[in-house]
Amino acid sequence: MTETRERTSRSHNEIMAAALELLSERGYMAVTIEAIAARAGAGKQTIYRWWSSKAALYLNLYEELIPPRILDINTGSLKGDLEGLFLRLFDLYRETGIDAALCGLIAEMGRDEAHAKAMRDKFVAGRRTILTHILERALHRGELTQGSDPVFITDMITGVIWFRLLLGHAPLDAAFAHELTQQVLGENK
Amino acid sequence: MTETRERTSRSHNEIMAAALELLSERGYMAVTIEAIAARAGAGKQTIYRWWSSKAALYLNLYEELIPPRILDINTGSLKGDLEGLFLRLFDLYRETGIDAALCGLIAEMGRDEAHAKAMRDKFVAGRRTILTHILERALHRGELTQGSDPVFITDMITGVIWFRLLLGHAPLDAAFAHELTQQVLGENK
Amino acid sequence: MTETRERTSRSHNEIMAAALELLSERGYMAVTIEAIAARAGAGKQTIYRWWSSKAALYLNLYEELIPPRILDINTGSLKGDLEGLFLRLFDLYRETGIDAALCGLIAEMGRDEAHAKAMRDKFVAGRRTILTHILERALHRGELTQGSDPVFITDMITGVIWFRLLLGHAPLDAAFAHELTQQVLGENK
Amino acid sequence: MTETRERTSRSHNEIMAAALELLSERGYMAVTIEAIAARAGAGKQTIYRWWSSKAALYLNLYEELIPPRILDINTGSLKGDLEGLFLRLFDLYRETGIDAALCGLIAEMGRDEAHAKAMRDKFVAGRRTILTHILERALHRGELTQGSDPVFITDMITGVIWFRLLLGHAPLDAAFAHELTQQVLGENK
DNA sequence: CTATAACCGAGACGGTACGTCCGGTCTTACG
DNA sequence: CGTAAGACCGGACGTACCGTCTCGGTTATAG
Repeated sequence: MTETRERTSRSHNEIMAAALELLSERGYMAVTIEAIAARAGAGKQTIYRWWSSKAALYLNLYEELIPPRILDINTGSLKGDLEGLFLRLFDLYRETGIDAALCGLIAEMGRDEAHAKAMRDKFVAGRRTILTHILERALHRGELTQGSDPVFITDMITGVIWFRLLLGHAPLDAAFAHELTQQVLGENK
Repeated sequence: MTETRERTSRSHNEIMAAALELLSERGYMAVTIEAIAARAGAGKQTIYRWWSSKAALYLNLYEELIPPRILDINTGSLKGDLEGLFLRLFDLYRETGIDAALCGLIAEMGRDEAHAKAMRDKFVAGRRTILTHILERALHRGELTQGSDPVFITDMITGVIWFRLLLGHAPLDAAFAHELTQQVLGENK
Repeated sequence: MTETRERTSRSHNEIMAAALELLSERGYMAVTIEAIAARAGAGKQTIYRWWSSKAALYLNLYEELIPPRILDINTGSLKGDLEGLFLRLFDLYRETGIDAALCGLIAEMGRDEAHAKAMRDKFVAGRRTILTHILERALHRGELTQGSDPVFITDMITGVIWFRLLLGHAPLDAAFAHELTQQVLGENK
Repeated sequence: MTETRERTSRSHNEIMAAALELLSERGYMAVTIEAIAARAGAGKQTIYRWWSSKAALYLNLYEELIPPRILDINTGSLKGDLEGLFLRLFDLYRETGIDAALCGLIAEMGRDEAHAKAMRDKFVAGRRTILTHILERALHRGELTQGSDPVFITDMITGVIWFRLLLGHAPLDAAFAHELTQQVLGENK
């Protein structure tokens, strides 16, 4: 639904900016389409014209702020790839504050099947993930023991990152990036 | 706030039953306090009297349906403990349908700090988790390599389970219970 | 419904006192049974035991504060009777503040037929009114022209007094008592 | 607050119609904003947007149904003016049923000072009343004795009409219109 | 001098309505 | 002609009271 619009239009940018501001001020659940429109100086209709729901808007915002490309990494070693990826990812979350949207986007999955599909496509679709790529490369290089399942390991890594992201009981910092990397490597030592 | 009420009261039970029914019918986000009250034949005030929010109600429901005790397990081996725990847990989710509430409860954390604290207490509080217990016992028995961090492994296991629960891209079944157990054991083979 | 209760009971008095206080603080419409009970330190049930509604309670309060007897007057002349009655009545309204209840009691008539009947009995029942009595005595003495209708005149007098009471656009004072008396006398000069 | 709305809007008319219907069905006190909205097929907000309260809505309805102009009368004689005015007024009350709102509007005065002012403006404002006009014309023509106070007589006439309207103990009919006219004339015979 | 009832305060309960907020749609007027 | 502004219907919010209904805890006789 976003293909034909002018990505560079003034109102589009202001809506996205307002959405991001309000996200950090109030949290996903408390953000309102009306509030975004008011903050952006836009009509509600303009928002509904481009996004079917708050969920769609924030998923779009996520894609703009953290596009897959931005996380491409290839240092030549599994350790370097993983630790580099984690650090870059944690930095992006911290810088953009978009992580606050994630739990909301997840919660919406139970309400809106189209959104659920979009989320699954975004976060797990097949083995196209950056992370799975890294692990497959490592498998080919022999850095992972034969028989390791890159998809399963991807799930575990993403799972534990989300777990901290969602519960917020421990920080996503360099120490964690290191510990997590060691854990993955340790399995195949 | 619930200490003085009669837990055995008719309305309490009917409210919980209605909440569970509506959860499976509509999903957390679409459930309404008003609908719970109507279904339970209760006044809204009666709900607000005992629970401060929909989130509090469903966290309470979670505790009633899946109390920590129900998951106590001690088979003598790490493999037996883990696989048994996973199977029991997945069964409980399937039987009760309470898993549908989880993503909603997580989403609410961004809106309500008191709720966020309750969630953290419930799901990560220190090392008192059943899972951490199991891993610590295994560590003492020498089933885990010295230096393993039971808390970190607990996070990883819980993370990947939640990841599947929330995204719903793969089932929580016996095969997964087995694969997950193997992964934990494999690290320390 | 009040026949068997102890009129002198502590709670009865405190309820009446609370009702009167709240009347002057908030006005009839804004007074609630709950507030009266709370102010009186009484249970709601105790109020409902004795009075069927807020309207019944305040009509009862009116009767206690302004019983017909208190207005008995007989000076021997129409002018004396009327002016004396008006002054006494206006004083009672001012002292007790019960006039604030009157418009509410009237408004309730449209909702509750039993109350409407009670009000009609109280304020117009036949020709038993003090005012009608005074006028009939004057008629017998020849102070009113033959053919005057004491009941009609009673309606007019009561009407204009209520009109000021309800609209509050002009005071119920000695000047008005005098002017009103003159008007009645003037008709029959 | 109503200056800028489109008076001709569909919802405005349907709200007024619903309010009038419900008034005659239930009486002022028992009418609910919610019921008006439902009956009119309008959102509650639409009602609150244009009227600050039930009282404001019904006062507005009163003005629409019984605008001062509709009662303009000038027959050349006091007797003709008064009797004509009374008959026309009583007919309007009967036809529209708006009289049922009056006691409610009065009761609300004790709760809402802004409404009280609006009521006073509407019903007593100075000497601009139709009735006062009629009486002043009669005074100029010499149909009322010099020294009569048109404002005071206006109060008395309005008072006795309201008294019957509110208490409902006697009808507002042609006989009453005649009797009342005679009473006013009789004073100055 | 108990015991046994009437009465009371307190307040939970099923409800109805409040006045507000927001969702998503539709209309108007400006630039 | 697209857009901001915002009215509109509808549904849920969380609150206030309604009138009914248990609860214990006094009194206040009656046995």
